[in-house]
Amino acid sequence: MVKSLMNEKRLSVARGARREAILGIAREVFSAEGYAAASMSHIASRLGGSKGTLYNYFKSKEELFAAHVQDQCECRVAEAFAPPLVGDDPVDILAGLAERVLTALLADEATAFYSLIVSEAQRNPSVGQAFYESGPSKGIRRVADYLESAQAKGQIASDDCVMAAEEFLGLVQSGLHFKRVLNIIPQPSADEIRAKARRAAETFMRAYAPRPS
Amino acid sequence: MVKSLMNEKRLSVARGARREAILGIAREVFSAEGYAAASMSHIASRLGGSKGTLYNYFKSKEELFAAHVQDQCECRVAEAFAPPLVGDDPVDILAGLAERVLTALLADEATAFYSLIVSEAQRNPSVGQAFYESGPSKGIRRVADYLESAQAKGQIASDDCVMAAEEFLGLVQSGLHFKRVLNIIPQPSADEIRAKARRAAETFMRAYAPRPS
Amino acid sequence: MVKSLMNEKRLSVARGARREAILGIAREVFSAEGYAAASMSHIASRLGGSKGTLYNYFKSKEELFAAHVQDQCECRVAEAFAPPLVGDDPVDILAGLAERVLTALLADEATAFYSLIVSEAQRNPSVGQAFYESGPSKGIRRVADYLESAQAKGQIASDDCVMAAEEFLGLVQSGLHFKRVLNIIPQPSADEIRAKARRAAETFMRAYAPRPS
Amino acid sequence: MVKSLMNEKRLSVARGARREAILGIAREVFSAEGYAAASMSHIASRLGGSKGTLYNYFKSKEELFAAHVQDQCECRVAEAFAPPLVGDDPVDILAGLAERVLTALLADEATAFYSLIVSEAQRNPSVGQAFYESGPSKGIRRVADYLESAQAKGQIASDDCVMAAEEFLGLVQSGLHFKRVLNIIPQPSADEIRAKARRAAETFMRAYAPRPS
DNA sequence: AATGAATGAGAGTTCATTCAT
DNA sequence: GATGAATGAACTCTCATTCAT
Repeated sequence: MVKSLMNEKRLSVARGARREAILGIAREVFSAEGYAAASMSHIASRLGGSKGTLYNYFKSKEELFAAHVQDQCECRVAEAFAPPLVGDDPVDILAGLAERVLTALLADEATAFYSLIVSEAQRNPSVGQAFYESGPSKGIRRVADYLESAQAKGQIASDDCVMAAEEFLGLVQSGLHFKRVLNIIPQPSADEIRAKARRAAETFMRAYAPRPS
Repeated sequence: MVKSLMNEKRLSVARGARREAILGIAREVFSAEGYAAASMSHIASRLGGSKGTLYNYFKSKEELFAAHVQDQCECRVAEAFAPPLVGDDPVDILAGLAERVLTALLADEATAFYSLIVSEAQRNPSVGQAFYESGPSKGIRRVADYLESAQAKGQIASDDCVMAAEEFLGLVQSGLHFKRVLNIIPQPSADEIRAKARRAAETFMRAYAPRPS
Repeated sequence: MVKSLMNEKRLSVARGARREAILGIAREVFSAEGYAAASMSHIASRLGGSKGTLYNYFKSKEELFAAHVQDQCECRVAEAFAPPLVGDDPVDILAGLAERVLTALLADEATAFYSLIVSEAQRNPSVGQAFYESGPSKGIRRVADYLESAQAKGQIASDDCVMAAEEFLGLVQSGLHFKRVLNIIPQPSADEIRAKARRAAETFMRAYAPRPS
Repeated sequence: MVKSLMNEKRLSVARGARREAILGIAREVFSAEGYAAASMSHIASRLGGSKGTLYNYFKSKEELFAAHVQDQCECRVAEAFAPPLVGDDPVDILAGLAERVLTALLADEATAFYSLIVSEAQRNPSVGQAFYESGPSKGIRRVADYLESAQAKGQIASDDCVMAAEEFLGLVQSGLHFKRVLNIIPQPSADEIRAKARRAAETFMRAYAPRPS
């Protein structure tokens, strides 16, 4: 009895590890080649296993892709908005946040993943939905929450903090995300990102600082 | 001689028309299914012709796709930024421009086309380049030109009009383009677009209006 | 009446010239690519005309090929054995003949044509037959005739002059034709050919010179 | 471990057998139709399998053809020259060898294979090279070796044994190989072959027997 | 659970041939 | 007679998926 339990556990652990390995390969392959051009054979051979094994873990290419999307949403997207917003000057706080967002958003893997999502979202809206909710949506909420607290402190003046948050993020990525995703510019350096982040924060605060009456 | 010229012309006209027809089908099919999933057989049958005929006009799928991209870039993207910027109040002018940009940007066909471009740009940077230069790049230039003229009139204050133009467009599409492309929201109504455009123009002008010293 | 006849004649002449032109292109294309790989489109475009025109002259690819084979048999193969056999010493005469045979046999166009024939003869024996009778068969007959005359003069001793002629030609091409046709050696120089021809004649005469009893 | 080894072995045996089967079909189809006209679909259907299976064993038509050529070179061509040369009278020895060469050379499968090689060698010299070295080249070497040993025994007189060997083989096939390959004559009977072989040996020895000085 | 051979539908592409102009 | 657009069958090759071992 005990032994069988341990066996199960061991197997299950091994199974989990194998699954992770497959998802790791899937990430590389889907990112590099896109959904349609990626082949199960290719993934299997990169895995060092057989196609049969692959199909033991994911019963179709579609399912593997879905698992990949979920996996990436969970482990990658969320982190951009995680760090605490500390400090007092709204410009500093927003600039810091913008920097983290840009760093995550403009990384090679992020652009590749984003392209994948955009492409598949046309045929399957739930893909876009899942992605949006796993990260961007939370990010906007978080910025909006901060703006509300800043408004409470009289540091900003905004009628609609959610829209203001979206505007802020629009400023932050302006001119960069677009060009990255079209493969026109390479991943920017940390300095470039920092400069852009600060500029966006300053522009935003000029627009949203309370006016002297 | 005359007859042969007329023949040539007639044939050439017919050929041109057929070519247009093919590009029309190609637009639908590529938009609906993406590059990889679209099949030449499918396009040919929708055309009501044979695959051989298709290949008489475009010698490969790749070439058909390239022609489609160029066609769309020429006839669709450019128009968004074409209309003249008339009026005196910068907010009005910018809001009018934003409205046209958003209308063009958020249309169903535009989103589908954009997704296609983004997806293919990962494997073939020239696709993204061609798209960028056919429209967005000109649009940014146009906004920047206007901002410079406004600055000359003392209506705005900006150190770098190109960056300001990018920020403006970032504000304009903030929260909308992203969600459209992820297939989360439907095409917005004209009223929603107008409201968003005005808000972006106002926010921008709050940030860039000259400060009383 | 007269005019119509002249028209006919003129047309017919023009038609003949066009036909020759087509056969000229066909020769190049079939030689370079083989029957199956040669395409009617390719021939038509090299001709500077349309496929429709091509089909006005030859009603199928097969027929064009047949015409090409016949054309080549008539104009190329026969000449090798044409020149008169003059002189007195059989070695000189045979060496001279061997030289002409080898020159014709080992030329680039001859090897290409031979390969074509061999390949098609498997599916269509009449091709091989036509080729054989247009040239090689006459060549053997001619050598045999000479050998008979030489025998009458007591210069050689042979029970069967046709077989002896075949043996002679076997000696002549030994080691060369085979390697040429397998694309192992390039077209030999005139000197190499002359040496080989003489050696074959000498070997042959050592075998067939009348024995002193 | 043992089981897995056995499995591997079994699978590998089955795989090897299937491969042989495919090569068997390939031989028939390529021989009957030539390289270009043979279709993978046809081969697959004759095999009783699917095209996919075929492509699991040979990753392209070209590769299947190359394997076929190598296979035939190994199993067919080499044997003609293998048997030992025993006896004392050079005429007997050479006649015996000639008989075996002719038997191998004039068989139906050999002619078909030779035509295939000749045809493909025009576009791909390595095909001709591989064929030549797998058989004919060794055959010439073998005859030359014998001639050298005979010369050492004073049985023949030749300045250049390799050329003499080529001449011998030229005599042997004279009039036969050519006509066979052009599909003019059927496979000769064993008696015809024996007679031809003896005649060639006799002619050769008349030319190369040492002369009484 | 793992394997990898087998499958068959379907992809892109080519080509000999036809026919209206 | 010349043209070249149209055709559709056939080609090579790929791939997601299944299944016996």
